[in-house]
Amino acid sequence: MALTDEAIDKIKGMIVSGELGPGARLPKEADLAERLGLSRNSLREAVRALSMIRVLDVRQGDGTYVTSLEPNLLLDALSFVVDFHRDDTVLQFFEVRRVLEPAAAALAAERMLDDDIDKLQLILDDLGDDPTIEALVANDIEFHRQIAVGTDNAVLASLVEGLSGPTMRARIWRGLTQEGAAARTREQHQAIVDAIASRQPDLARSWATVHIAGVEEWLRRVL
Amino acid sequence: MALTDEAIDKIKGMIVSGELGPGARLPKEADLAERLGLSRNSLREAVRALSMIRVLDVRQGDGTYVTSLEPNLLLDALSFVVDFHRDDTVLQFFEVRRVLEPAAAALAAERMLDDDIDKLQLILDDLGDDPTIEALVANDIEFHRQIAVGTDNAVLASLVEGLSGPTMRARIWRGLTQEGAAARTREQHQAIVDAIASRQPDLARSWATVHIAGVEEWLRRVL
DNA sequence: TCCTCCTCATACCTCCGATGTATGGGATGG
DNA sequence: CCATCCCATACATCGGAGGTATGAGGAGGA
Repeated sequence: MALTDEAIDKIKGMIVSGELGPGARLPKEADLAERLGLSRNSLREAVRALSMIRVLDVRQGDGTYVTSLEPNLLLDALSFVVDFHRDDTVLQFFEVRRVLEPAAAALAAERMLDDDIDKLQLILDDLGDDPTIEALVANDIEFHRQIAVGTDNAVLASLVEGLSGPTMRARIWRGLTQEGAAARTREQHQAIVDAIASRQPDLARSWATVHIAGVEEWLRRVL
Repeated sequence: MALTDEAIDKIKGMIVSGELGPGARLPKEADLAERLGLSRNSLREAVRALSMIRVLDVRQGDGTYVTSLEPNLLLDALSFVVDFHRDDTVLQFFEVRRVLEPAAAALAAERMLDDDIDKLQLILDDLGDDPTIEALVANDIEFHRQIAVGTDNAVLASLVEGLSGPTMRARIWRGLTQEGAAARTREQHQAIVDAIASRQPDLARSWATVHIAGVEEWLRRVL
């Protein structure tokens, strides 16, 4: 195993063992490199890799710190990974969304705070009668994110959010708009909100399933 | 943004745009560094970060290549991330598993090949009457992996596999064994196989739910 | 002719030392 | 007491040097 990989494991070990808790500051590059028995360059590669997945936070002129290690931080590296996938695997991602999003909607119907439900409604209302594609995409992301957050499960929220890259969303909404299906999709969003607001998990789950399956079906036809 | 981060984006762009397809070989360090306008050291940090998440595969003495970019490769970096989490967020991961695993079991009941179902049964049979903790853990991992693979959805399989780190599994089985609950857990495994073998998705889903929820409940009590 | 082994060019691995640059805090002056 | 300036600190980036593993091609033998 390469020296750098060993260094990654050692730093990981220091964190997992509790020696370095969330927010803790690492020794400066030179000291840590000496302690781990390698050069600064090699250490930097290890630190860079860990900062890529949001485990470390390096601040020039200040130091290197362990992040809060909250699930949302660690999992949103996922969206970076998703970007690499092309048409052939997109349907697989969608199949997973069809599992997760209904579950999230159902949980939201049980747990979401009333204030947050109001916010959810406001998100839909914010969209005018003839929004641009960009507005639709941004609104769509915000809508699904708000539901995911409402499940009170950061892991689930991050997965739902990370599993569909912005690029793919843009393509989908463009296609839906061209087909004149955007209005129906927005109606489904409203139905999901209504189900959550009336605290009907089963109904929320079903509407979410219908919603995702509809988009998935369109996507399957297009590809 | 740091130079290295720019380099990461540029390499990512070369891959996403199709300039570098799966299996393609990158120019050698020196050439690529010059082309991207940075030093070899900085480029190496970028390459290291991308190889961490299995996008690039560096082979000393040979060269650096783009991986197959298959979902399982890219997502099994997930288990690395999961390892960082401690007790307080483990339950969140489990809640997601309770969503994904039943769905996987149901899909497996529909799609899994007969031969693979036989293999699944063999996995359970391989375990003797008084297995060690290590054997139980290895068997457990293999069992759930086999089901996930049977869904014919690599993304789902990777998520299911990555979402529960080996460390956590070991703790769980140790605890279950101490409570004498290991036998019941193994019976649940058998029930899931039976449901899949008899092609009953609903039954498979229910047994999987019962299985995960049972472990989750035990975990909730312990923590 | 075919196979095996050896040699070598190649490409990544690791390190060093130096300079550039952003940050945070303490000293300074109002 | 506060705003500003200065500087020690720590990361960012660079270029070069020597080390090591790999793969391919040539030499030699069966």
